[in-house]
Amino acid sequence: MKIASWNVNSLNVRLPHLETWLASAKPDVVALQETKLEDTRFPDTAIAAAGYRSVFSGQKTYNGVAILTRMDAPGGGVLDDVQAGIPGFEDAQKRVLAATVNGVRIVDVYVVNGQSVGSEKYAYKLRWLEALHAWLREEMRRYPRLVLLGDFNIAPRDLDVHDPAQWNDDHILTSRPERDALDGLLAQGLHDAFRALNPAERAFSWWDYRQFALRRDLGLRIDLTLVSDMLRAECVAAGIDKEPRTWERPSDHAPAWVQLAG
DNA sequence: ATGGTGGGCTACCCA
Repeated sequence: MKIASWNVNSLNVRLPHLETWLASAKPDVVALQETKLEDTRFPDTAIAAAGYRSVFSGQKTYNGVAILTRMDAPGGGVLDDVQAGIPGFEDAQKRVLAATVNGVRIVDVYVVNGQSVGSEKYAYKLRWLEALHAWLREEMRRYPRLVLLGDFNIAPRDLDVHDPAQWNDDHILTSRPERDALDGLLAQGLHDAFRALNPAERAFSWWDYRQFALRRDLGLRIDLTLVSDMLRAECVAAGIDKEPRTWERPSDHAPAWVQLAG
């Protein structure tokens, strides 16, 4: 079972890239972020033509998440117990979507960016991460086979940033409170699949559109796939497909994936 | 220290 995550930065613009990538990578499950589409405008017909079912929770202009499953995957890619948002956490921003696929609980998240340390958006990010943490504790009890994946807007360690001096304790995406929140999730029994399988590999999933960041490889690894204890033993490979980031008019993120045995 | 690019859409935006 191959499970992937991709922040597409507008599915309207990136649909051709998504179709091309689905045809070559053939993931069983894909979690999308920043679809930036109201549900009435979601391209489920085009995605079905590509062989994928879809569930989605979106809004105009900002945010938006979706889960796609391959129809000819084991179990037919049927999506059960679909849940949008964090239960009990009032939030107009569409950042969370969960569904069960072939016995695996998939939790797709578009974590708050936070703008800058100390800003109102930063405070919202930390509050949001607390709510996610509390909900995940329940969700993991209900679904021991669980994958939490998406754009975390947090780079876990120095190995995950191009310049640790710049991306330090006081910088957004790497600040101590953000990394503490991520470590709190990991402490519940989740594992960063990419890092577990590639302990020393410096690889990024996001490069800024500005300053020729891709060409200079000035990136961060902020798109993560966290797997529960039970699934950790089934992870056989994990990687980041840099190629779509090199295509014309790309998303600023590349797809990240993990392969589970069986 | 600033501003660079891109998406969405015309904004005191968000990343």
